[in-house]
Order: sequence, then C-alpha cells, then structure tokens
Amino acid sequence: MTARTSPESARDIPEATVARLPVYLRALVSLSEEGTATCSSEELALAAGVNSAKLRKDLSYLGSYGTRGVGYDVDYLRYQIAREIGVTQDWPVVIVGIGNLGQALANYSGFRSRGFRVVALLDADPARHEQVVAGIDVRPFDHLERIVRDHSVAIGVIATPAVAAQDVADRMVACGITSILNFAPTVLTVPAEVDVRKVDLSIELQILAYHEQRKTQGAVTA
Amino acid sequence: MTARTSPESARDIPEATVARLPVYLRALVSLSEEGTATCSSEELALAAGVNSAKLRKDLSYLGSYGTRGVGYDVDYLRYQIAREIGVTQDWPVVIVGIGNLGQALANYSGFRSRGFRVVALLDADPARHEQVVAGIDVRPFDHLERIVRDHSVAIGVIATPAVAAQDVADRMVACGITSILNFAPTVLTVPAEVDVRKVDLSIELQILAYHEQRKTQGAVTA
DNA sequence: TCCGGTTTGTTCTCCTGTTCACAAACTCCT
DNA sequence: AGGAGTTTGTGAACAGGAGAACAAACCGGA
Repeated sequence: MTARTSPESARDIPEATVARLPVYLRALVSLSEEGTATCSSEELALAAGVNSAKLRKDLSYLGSYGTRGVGYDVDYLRYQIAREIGVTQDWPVVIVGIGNLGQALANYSGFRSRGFRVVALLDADPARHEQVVAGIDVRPFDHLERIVRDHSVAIGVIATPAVAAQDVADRMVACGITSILNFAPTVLTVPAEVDVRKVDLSIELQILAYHEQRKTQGAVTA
Repeated sequence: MTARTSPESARDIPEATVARLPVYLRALVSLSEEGTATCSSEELALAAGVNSAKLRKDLSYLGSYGTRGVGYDVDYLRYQIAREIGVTQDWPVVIVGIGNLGQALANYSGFRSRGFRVVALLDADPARHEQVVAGIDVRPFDHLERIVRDHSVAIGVIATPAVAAQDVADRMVACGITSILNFAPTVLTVPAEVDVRKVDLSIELQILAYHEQRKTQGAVTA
C-alpha cells in the first residue's frame, strides 16, 4: 500500500496528460528545427494549442525539467518526453486491411519518423496479394502469427471493413498483440489487458454536425 | 441571463454525451437491421461498449424515450438520436487535400449513409486535377469560395500536409465554413465560433506506445 | 553580495463526468 | 384487480481534470 511508485520514473501520469504529450513533442520538434534552443511554457503552450498552466502541470508529472526564470531547454525536454512516451525505441507495427485507408496509413510518413515501423501489410483478399504498397508486399492474413512472432509485434492496426474487425482483433490478441488501433466503425471486445484505441471518421463528423445544427438553430427554425 | 434554454429540445447536452450518441446510433442501426424491435439499456450498452448506467443517463438528456419494465423501442430511439445529432438532414462537405488519405475519405461509405454528402474534392496540385476520385472530379483549391457558396457548405475536411493546413483553414473560415475536421498533424488557429476536431493518427499510436511501454516495463528492465 | 524581473512548479478551488443505488413505472400472470 | 418481476430515470456520492494564483527559484546587473 506504501510503495506505489516503481524504481524508475513511474509515477503514474494522468490519461489526459498522456494524450497531450505527443502534441508537446511535435511542437518541440518544430521549435528545434527552427533553431530555438529555449522556450517558456507560454511559447510552447501557444504552439501546442493549450494554456500554459495546463502545460506546466502536465510537464511536472514527468519531473522538473525546466529552469525557473528561464524556461525549458527544447532539445532536452524533447528527449525526456520522447523517452517517457516510448518513441525513442522501435515499435514494429502490423496493418491489417489494405483498402484505401490501409494504403493511406502505410504511406503515412508520420509513423516512421516517430519510431513506428510497418513490418507487414496483411489482407484477406487474394487479389491484393499481388500489390506492393509503400514498398511493402501485401501478404495473406494467415501470415499474422508468424510475423508477430518473428518481429515481436506488440501493436496492430485494423483498417478492415466493420464486419471483419472483431475476427481480426481476436486473431491479433490470440497471437500476443496487446495494443490495437482500430479504424473500423465497430466496437471491439477484447480482454482487459489489451489496449484499444479507436479512430472513427464518421463519429467525428457527427459531433461536428451536432454543434453545427446548434449554431444555426433558432435562426432558421421559426 | 435567465432563459438559457431555447424553445425546442435544447437543454444542453454534455460534451461527453454528444461524443457517445453516434456510437449509440450505430448500435441501434445494427439492432434494427437484425430485426430487433425493442432493447434494454443493458443490451444497448453492451453493443455500444459502455456501461448501462451511463447509457441511461446519456439518453435521459434527450428526453424520456424508454418505457420502464420494457426498454427502448429501437426504431423510435434511433430516430430521436439521429434527429438530435442532426443526421436526419443533409450535410454538404468539402474535402481538401486528395492524397492517399483524402482519397480514402472520399471513398468512405460511412459518410454518405449518415447524411454527409461530399460535394467537392479540392487540391492545390494541378497534377491531381485530371483525376476522378469516388466519382467526383478533383478541382483546384481556388474553387473553394464558389463551391461553399453554391452548396451552402458548413463543414470542411482538411487532409493536406501539415504545412498547408493552416492556410486551408484560414480560407475555409474566410468563406463561411464553421466546422472543420482536421487530419493534418498540426494545431489549427481559428476564431472561437469555428469548431475544429482533429484526428491524429500518429498521436493515437504514441498513446498506445506509452501504455505498451508501461506493460513490459519492470519485466525487461532489470 | 543584493535586488528587481522572470518563469517554473504546485496548491487550491471549481467544474465536468462517472458510477452507484433506488424509487417510480410498466408488464404479465393469476 | 392485485402482486411479482423487470427496467427506466435520477439523485447523490465520487473521481478526475482544468484553471487561477502564488511562492520558490533562477538570472543579470550594479
């Protein structure tokens, strides 16, 4: 009940903060590329689109990496955040479902530059096995187990139609994948130890539509 | 200061609830297609991946559409949620940036089926103006103003590279778009009355990586 | 060495969202 | 008609995150 903190830097970071760290990291990379050596919480907050108090509080969970009266060393902070998130290491990733979206994902340069390496593209449709996408052969879905084992893959991306998604997730879980990024518009059921994040395009649009409807309401509806 | 509620069904719904309504809607559509006429909060909650108390509370913001001892009429509730979100009406949408991702979005059937109609695909690159994607001509970005005016477009989707995104957003705002869905990995600055939602692929992966690192930590690091 | 100016780290308060638990309300069977 | 069983809607406790505000700590100049 006492020693909740593990030996390393493992004070547990709030989920909301974890979700913002990658934004800060990106802002720091930009600043670094512009040649900025030091920045205040105010500047970084502006670049990240949050307020400075929240930024400072978020960073304080990682440790005391700033200097009062001065600000943060851009490269140092950048490294600390990258290490905390885990993007200093290499993350092999498998993408299943190589339709339009899967191809877009395979070609997305933002993965590679952040430590994510696409080790395989899989698709159940034999017609797609001829293709080469982003320099990678599309292979049969059945190869999943072998690939996951050979490359120690922990993260899987699902970009299949909704009907196939649960089966794909089950297979992924069965062969040891513990983190899933799901683009299929369906709710996945997985064991508690597996993390799932979902990205749902039409839901985002529907949320916008709701607010949009609110804006114009009252003006039109007499 | 007193009359905060507008005449219609405009008791303000919490943001967290708004984000879940589309999920419920999708679950209801599935149930309806399976021929289910009635469902309990427990069943619907299971299908939507939330707990039943939260579901009931969410639905209670819309009104009392259930029957105690019985449950919810699937089609009736489906219509009520659709109306509340605004997907019973037609939403013209413009997509800017017809690279891999833009093409995937243009081809995504989930938009059309929920009242979103892609009225134009725009790209700054003249090489793309020859193309036809998802049955729609790709047109020059300069046509934005005219298209937005002619079709009363309120929602814009940005799928350009990061460097172009802010310019695109500015142009969208200037010609009257008030809701933006941003896929470019950058922070957009817009006036307060404009809604922006961002979908960031690499951030999602980084969040997974953080948790993944936590899982394996301690076991490996001696 | 001391002082004014600057910026971080943190505490405290407020607000939003989640979950529990239960009364109210409905159906069905006798 | 009445009672047992079921399910909704909601009040209340609880948890988590956001923002304001300020003390502690640092720099530079005299």
